[in-house]
Parts: sequence; structure tokens; C-alpha cells
Amino acid sequence: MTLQEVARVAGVSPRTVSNVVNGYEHVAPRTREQVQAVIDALGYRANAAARSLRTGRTGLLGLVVPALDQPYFAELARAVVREATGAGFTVVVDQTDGDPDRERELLLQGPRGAMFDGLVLSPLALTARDLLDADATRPVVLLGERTVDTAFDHVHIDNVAAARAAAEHLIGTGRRRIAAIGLQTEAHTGRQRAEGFMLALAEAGLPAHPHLLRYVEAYDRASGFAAMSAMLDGDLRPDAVFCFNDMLAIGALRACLTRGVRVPGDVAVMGFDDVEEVRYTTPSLSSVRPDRDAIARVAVGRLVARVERRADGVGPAQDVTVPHELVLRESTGPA
Amino acid sequence: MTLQEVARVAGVSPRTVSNVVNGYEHVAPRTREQVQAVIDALGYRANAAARSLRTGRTGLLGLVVPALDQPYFAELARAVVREATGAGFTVVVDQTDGDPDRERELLLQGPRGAMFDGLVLSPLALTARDLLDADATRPVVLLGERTVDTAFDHVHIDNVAAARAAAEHLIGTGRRRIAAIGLQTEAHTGRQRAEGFMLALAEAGLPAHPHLLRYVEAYDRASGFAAMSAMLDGDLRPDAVFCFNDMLAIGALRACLTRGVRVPGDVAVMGFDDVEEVRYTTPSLSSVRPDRDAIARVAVGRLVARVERRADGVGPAQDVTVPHELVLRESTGPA
DNA sequence: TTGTATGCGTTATCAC
DNA sequence: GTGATAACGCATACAA
Repeated sequence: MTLQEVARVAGVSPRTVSNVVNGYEHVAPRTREQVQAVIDALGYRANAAARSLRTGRTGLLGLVVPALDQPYFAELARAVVREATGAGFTVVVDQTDGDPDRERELLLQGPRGAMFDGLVLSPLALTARDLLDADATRPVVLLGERTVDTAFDHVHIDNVAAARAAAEHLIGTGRRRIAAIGLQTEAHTGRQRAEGFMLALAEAGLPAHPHLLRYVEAYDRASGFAAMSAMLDGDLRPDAVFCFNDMLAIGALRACLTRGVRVPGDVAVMGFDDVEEVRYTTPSLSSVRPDRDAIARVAVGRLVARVERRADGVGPAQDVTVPHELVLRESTGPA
Repeated sequence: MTLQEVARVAGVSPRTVSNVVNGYEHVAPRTREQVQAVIDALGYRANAAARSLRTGRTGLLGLVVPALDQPYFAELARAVVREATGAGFTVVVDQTDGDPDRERELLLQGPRGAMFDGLVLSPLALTARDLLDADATRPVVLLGERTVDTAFDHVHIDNVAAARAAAEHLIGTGRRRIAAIGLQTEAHTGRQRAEGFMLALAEAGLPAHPHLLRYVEAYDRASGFAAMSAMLDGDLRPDAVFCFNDMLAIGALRACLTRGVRVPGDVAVMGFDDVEEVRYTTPSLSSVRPDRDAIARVAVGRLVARVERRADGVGPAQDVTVPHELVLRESTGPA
């Protein structure tokens, strides 16, 4: 079932059928009607491969995340797919498991990468070097702050300010031995949240005891559980803990309850991301809520603008900060 | 950068370059070496659209699920993406939100033209009529039991047996007023799990009190919370509740704890799906674990076999049952 | 083992 | 406003 056949049946040229299919304006209403009737009758669908070959575009956007089964990325993916669909694009989701090679390969349009018109990349392990070396031929939007002067658009929340606000809230409710779980040596996110946390402590004149600063390998429940358990088994017990994402916080919460440590009575727990799950833990978790819909909207918007070479799609890389807010629930006690 | 140019630079014909690119066997080692060198030097990458147009295949598999931010589907998606990647395919994930029209549309043709070589579809609202009418031109694997004689492969667990085993376990620990949350009038999954539940009750000579049989609109935490709350506010309090998925169970758990109802002391709670999340609730949730990896492996395997027209990829539709197991944790008390 | 030539289905460039 | 026709880049039937 090709455009040619439709043209033959409708008694017009392929050109005219193409015009109808693509909603070209200058087609006689009567002609359009007749052609459309034939299209419907024959159930004709344009061949995506042929169209791509001809136009050089695929209608595919890539979304690259560390892992789809992490609730934050699953929720983000949902939002991105919705946005892209609205803009007439289809989303291909790729998982990297934080493998730098895979992230790099996708950034540089490896085997699969060549297929996309554009890419939303949530890098976990990409270095400044990678970003500077990257000479991508297609538009790329990076999620996360712009740490180095690249040609890529960036979309992010203000992680430093968000973490600082979270820590300030804990301090404001009278907590004094405040711990942090989720520090990382490399990853930008972990470093920025640590920075905000430290700023709040310094500002309040509180010490940052090494025992209360916990590095983790991964931002998952198991790591949060392990880190909190280790902390509770030590001599210096925190009276509050700020976890750099919700999964860590859920693991930490479980560690507390398992040991009979009351939350928020003995320890206040604060998470980050505000995934759906934290509303249903017991106690429910306070968290920092990035405006996920805004992230998806802006990221897809920038990408589509560049792919379609719209007026707002040319020019230098943009750096967009979207809002976040502190969501207070039971785990941090009454304000 | 086309295959033609590579051929010109290498001083061979396009045919030879194509042979090298596609790993065709009968190429002189020396020729292969030289051509490969040119390919590397020029950074040549085959044009996916042209290849698709020529071969009629895209290397894309579609995965259609109700919603990516439901943990079960996120975890399933992750497994499917991993399997497909291993088989040299890329996965496009689509969400239907349980919209029958979208499911039907995707079953029949997929978005943006028939871009997929095959489809894994997890239907929520598709009717027998839809499946019988469907005259898909591409291979489709349906997740969920084969309720009507279609031409599609099916992959599923034995929902009736699984639900029955779960209920039997609750009965075996001495519970007598056993409730179920998650009944549905249409969806097959809900009906099959209800059937298994009822069988276990009947077998034990226990009544199925209407107050303890809860229908829900959606399989999410909020619905579980609402259903359990309503039940606890009534006169007949259950001493156990079997929720037809983990999200319902998490909502139910939260409802119990909010009201001071002890779990598992006053009420035992059992979930279904065994998503990562239920290991970290307090108390941790017992659940039925479908072998998700097996589901993904079989589904992608069947699909790829048919797409590649392998020996095991022809012939009538297959119906594959994969294993499940009961995972006992704190919420159902000691066995 | 490798070269030549053709066509996949579409859109775009020219005419009319 | 519409028709004829030429690419787009690749894989393969057929030839050599």
C-alpha cells in the first residue's frame, strides 16, 4: 500500500496525495476530499523509512536515563513521553546503568544514536572532558546543571538552593545533629546537594561531623538502609538526616524503624525528588519536589525547537532553571 | 558520508563495502581490512532510514504499557529493554493510560506509521472483540493470559493459581475474615486473581462477605488506601487482606497504620507483583513474585523469532506460562 | 570474491 | 493547483 497506488486509484499524481497526507495548504478542497476518501478506504499509512530517508528526520527523540526502574526516572520518562507525543514525536528510552561508555556512545550518536532527531540525556557519569569533546551533530538537551561550557542546552533545578532549603528546614525545627546520606565524589548532583547542605550548616554554626556525612555508591534503598544502619550503630546518633534522594530516604527510614528509632520523634528524615512512593510510607516522607513536568516540558520544547529549526531553536546553548519546592509531611515532624 | 563515498575512497564497489559493514562472510580478509580502515577513518555510519527502506525492517520493538510510572511496568520495561538490546533491537516505549482506543490503535499499526518490527503489548482494556478483529501485519506478543483464540503469542503467569496460593497462605496462618482489594468487572487480571481468591476461600469453607470484596477503579496506592479505609470504617473488620497488586497493598498498609491497626498483628496484608518498593515498607510486604525476567525473555524471544522468521518463529500462536512464587515477609506474620 | 544496476516509498524540484 | 521526475542511501539479484 504505497502513495503511488493511492494516487492511481484516486486518479491524481503522487504529488497531490503527498500534499494531502502532509496537510499542505494549496489543495483544492474537492481534490483533498476525494484523495482522503481513497486513503481511508485503502487504509494507507505513510512508510516511515521512506519518509525519513527523504527528509532526513525520523520523528524519534531519545531519552537516556540511568535506569527506568528508579521511580524518579520512571516518572520523568512518563512526563517526557507525554510532552513528546504532544509535539508529534515518539520517544525511545535507553538505559545506561550509569555506564560512562554507554552515555558517551549515545551522546555521540553511536549505532542506535544515529536514529534520533534529538536527545534528552540524563548523565550520571559523563565528565567535563566528555562534554567538551562531544561534537554531536544533533541537538542534545542535558538534564542537570551546566558545569562546563558546552554547546548543549541544560535544564535543571537549583540543587544547591534546594538542598540548602531542606537543611534549613531541619535546623529550623530544632534539630542539631544533622546527617546527610548521599554524598558522592564524582557525580554533580550529589556534590551540589552536599554543597547546599554544608552551606546551611555553616550558616547555622553547626558542625559537620564526618560520622554524619555518608557517601554511597548508588542512590537506592539498599544504600540508604546500609548508610543509616551504620550511622545508628555508631556513638554519635543524628537527630535528623537529609537524604539526597527518596530511595535513600526510604532505606534510611526502614533502618530507623527496624531498630526502634522513632521517626520523626528521635530522628527527622528528609528525602529528595518527591516521587509518588513517599506519600505512602509510614510516616510519610518530607521531600524536595523538582517540577518534573516543567523539566520535561522545557527539555522537549528546546529539543523540538532545535530539531525543527524554529526561531527559538537557533542560537547559543541555553541554561534553564525550573522551580522546586519543599513538601513537608510526617517524617520531619510539625513545622 | 555514504556507503558510496566509502567505496570510492577505498577503491572498491559499494557492494563490497556493504558486505564488510554487514559482516558478510565471503570477503577477502585483506579487502575487509582495507575497507574497515576507510570506514573508521571517515567515521562512516550506515543510514538507518535507507537500510529500513531497503530491508523493510527497522530494528525497533514497541513496548506498550498502561503507564511507565507504575513500578511494575517500569521494572518490566527495564527487563524488556535489556533483553531487546541483547538481541540487537531497540525498544520504543509507549503508554496508553489504559485507554482502549490507544491500545487498539497501537495493536493495529503503531504510531508514526508502522515503525516497529514487532510489539509487546500489555493490554488493560482490550476486549475479546478487539483481539479477534485485529489483523496486525506485524508480530505481536501479548502479556496476559489468552482468553480468546487469537493469532498472537501470549506470555503470562498462572494468575488463578498464584492468587489461590496467596489466599491459601493467609488461611493457613489462621486468618478467617479475609478480604480482597482489587476486583474489577472487566480487566482479565483482576478477574483471574479474584477467581483464585474465591477458590481458596471456598476450599476452606470460608464465606466471601461482600463487605470484604472491594472493587477499585485503578491499581494504585490511592485506591488501596480508600478501599482499606472504607473497610476498616465498617462493622466487619477483616483479619487479612489480599491486594491484587502491590500499589493497592501499600495504600492499604498506610490506611491500617494511620488508624492504628497493627500489621500483621490485627490484619495481615498480602500484595502482588513483588516490586522493589515492598521490601522497604514497614512492615515489609509479602507478595506474589512473577518471574519478570522470564516474562521479558520469553516475550522478546518470541517476537525476535518471528521478526527474523527463524525456525521457531513460524507456526501457530504460542501460549507460554512463566513461573511465579510466594514471597513471605513481615506483613503476613510468621508462617 | 567482487562489480553493476535496480528499486524500496517518499518528498522536492521543476514545469505546466 | 497539479503532474512528471529525480533523488535520498542502502541491500541485493545478477553478472563477471
